[in-house]
Amino acid sequence: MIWCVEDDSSIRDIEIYALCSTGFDAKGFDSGDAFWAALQQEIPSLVILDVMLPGQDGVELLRTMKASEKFRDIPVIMATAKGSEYDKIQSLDLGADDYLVKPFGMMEMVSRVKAVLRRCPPARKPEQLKISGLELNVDAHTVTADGQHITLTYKEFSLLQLFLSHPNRVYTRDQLYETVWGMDYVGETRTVDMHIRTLRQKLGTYGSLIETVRNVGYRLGETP
Amino acid sequence: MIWCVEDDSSIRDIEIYALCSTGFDAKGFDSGDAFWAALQQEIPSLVILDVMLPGQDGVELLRTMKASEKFRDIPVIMATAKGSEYDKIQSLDLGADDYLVKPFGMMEMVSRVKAVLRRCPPARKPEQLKISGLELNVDAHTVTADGQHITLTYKEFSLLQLFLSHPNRVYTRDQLYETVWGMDYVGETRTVDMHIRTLRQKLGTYGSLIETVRNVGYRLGETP
DNA sequence: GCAAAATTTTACATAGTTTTTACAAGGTTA
DNA sequence: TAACCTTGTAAAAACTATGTAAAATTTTGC
Repeated sequence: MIWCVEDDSSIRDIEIYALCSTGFDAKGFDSGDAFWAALQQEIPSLVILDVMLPGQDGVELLRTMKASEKFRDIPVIMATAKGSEYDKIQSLDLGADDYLVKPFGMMEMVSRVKAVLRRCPPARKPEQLKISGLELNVDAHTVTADGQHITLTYKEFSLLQLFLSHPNRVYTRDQLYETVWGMDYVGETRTVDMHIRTLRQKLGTYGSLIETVRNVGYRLGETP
Repeated sequence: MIWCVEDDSSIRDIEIYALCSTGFDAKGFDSGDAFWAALQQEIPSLVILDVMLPGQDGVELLRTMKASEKFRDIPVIMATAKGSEYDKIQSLDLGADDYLVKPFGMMEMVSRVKAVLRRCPPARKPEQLKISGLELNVDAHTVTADGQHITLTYKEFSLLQLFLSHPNRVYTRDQLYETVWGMDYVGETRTVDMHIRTLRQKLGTYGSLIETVRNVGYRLGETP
C-alpha cells in the first residue's frame, strides 16, 4: 500500500492512477493531519510526501516519523516544487529516501518508487509484543520482563501472546480454550485457571497485569 | 569504499573530494574498462556511475552488473547530463538506486549517497557466519569451533547454516525440514531430531547453543 | 558391486508439560 | 450470617514431546 500525501487533488489523482495502473495499491490524503491520523491505524509500505501541505508541513511530518520508533522504517519519497539544493539535502538528511522536484513525470515517479522498494522489502522486523517492561518476541519465542528472560511453556506462551495482542480485552475461558487449545471448551475443568496461575507466577511482578474479571474471564491490563 | 566512474577529471575530483571530506573513502575511475577491471578485485560499497563513458557505456555497465550474481547487490547511482525522463526510467528500472542529472550540487550528491547507503545496510557477506567461537564458512563448506575443524555431513551443515543465518529465531521441524530437505514435512518422523542430535554431538561444547523449544522446534541461542 | 558413510526409521526411556482432582479462600446473594 | 458460587492453590496423575541407541535403508566412493 502506497500513500500519496498531496493537497492538489489533480496531481494526487494522477499519482494514484499511475501507481495503480502499474499494479501498486495506492491511496491519497489531502492534508498532513489526515495522513497522520491514518498512520495510527495502518503502516503503508511507502509514502510520497508533499512538502507544502495544509495542516502539518511535510518536512515536519518527515521529522516526526523518523523520530518515531514505529514509523521510522517506512520509506518516504518527498515531492515538491521547492527544488533548491538546501531543501533536498534537508529532507534527505532527515531520512527521506528520495526527492522529486515538480513537475516530475509519472513514469519517473513510479520507477523511483520501485527503486526505493527494491531496497526495502526485507523491512520485516521481528514481531515484538510489548507492554510496559514485558516483552514477547514471536520469532525467537522468548519473553523478557525488564530484560530478564522468563521461561514459559508452550501453552503459557500462547496465552500470553493472545493477551498481549489485544490488551485490555477480556477473554472468556471458552475463548481462551478455543484459541490456545484449539478445541471446544465443554465446561467443568480448571485447566485454563491453572495455566493462568502458573503464568502469573512466572511473570513475577508483571503477573498482576493479568486481571480476573469475575464471572467473565481474564484480561491483560496495560498498567501494572 | 565509494567509487566514482567519470571521464571528466574535474568533476571526478570534486566528487571524490566531497565524499572524502564527508568521511567516506572514495576512489575514481576514468573509464568503464578501468572500473570493470577493478571490480574483479574488490567490491565497493557504492558506485556513482556516469552514463557517457569512453570504453563501456554506463548503462551497459549497469546492465551487466545487475545481471551478475556477484555484483548485483552493489548500490549504483547514475550521474549524467542526459536528463530525459526516458533515460532516468531506463536506468532506474535496470536496477539503479538513484539518478542524478548534471549539473548537480555536491552536497546533494553526498546526501543521496547517504540515503542509498542507509537502505543498503552493511554489505554483509553471507559466506562467513559466526557465533562466539563457532565459525561456518559457506564457500569452503567448513565449520570450526575455537579454530578446531569439525567435520559435518551435508545435512548437518545445512542445518547449522540455517541456524547461524538467523540466530535466536525458532524454527519448527516443518520449517527445518522444508528448508534443509526441500520437501513437505508430513509429520511423524524423527529425522530432524536425529540430525539435531548428531549436530549437537559434533559441536561439542557449542552443541548446547542449539536449544530445544518444546512443542515448537529448535533455536540457536547467541550465548552459550 | 562392495564397503563405508550417511541418512532414515524404529523402539523405548525420560524429562517435562499438561490435566485432573480436591480443597481452601474469597465474593455474592438472600 | 449462612448457603452458594467462583476463583486460587497445591499436589498427584496422565500424558506427550524429546533424547537416545541401535537397526534398517539409502547413498557415495572406489
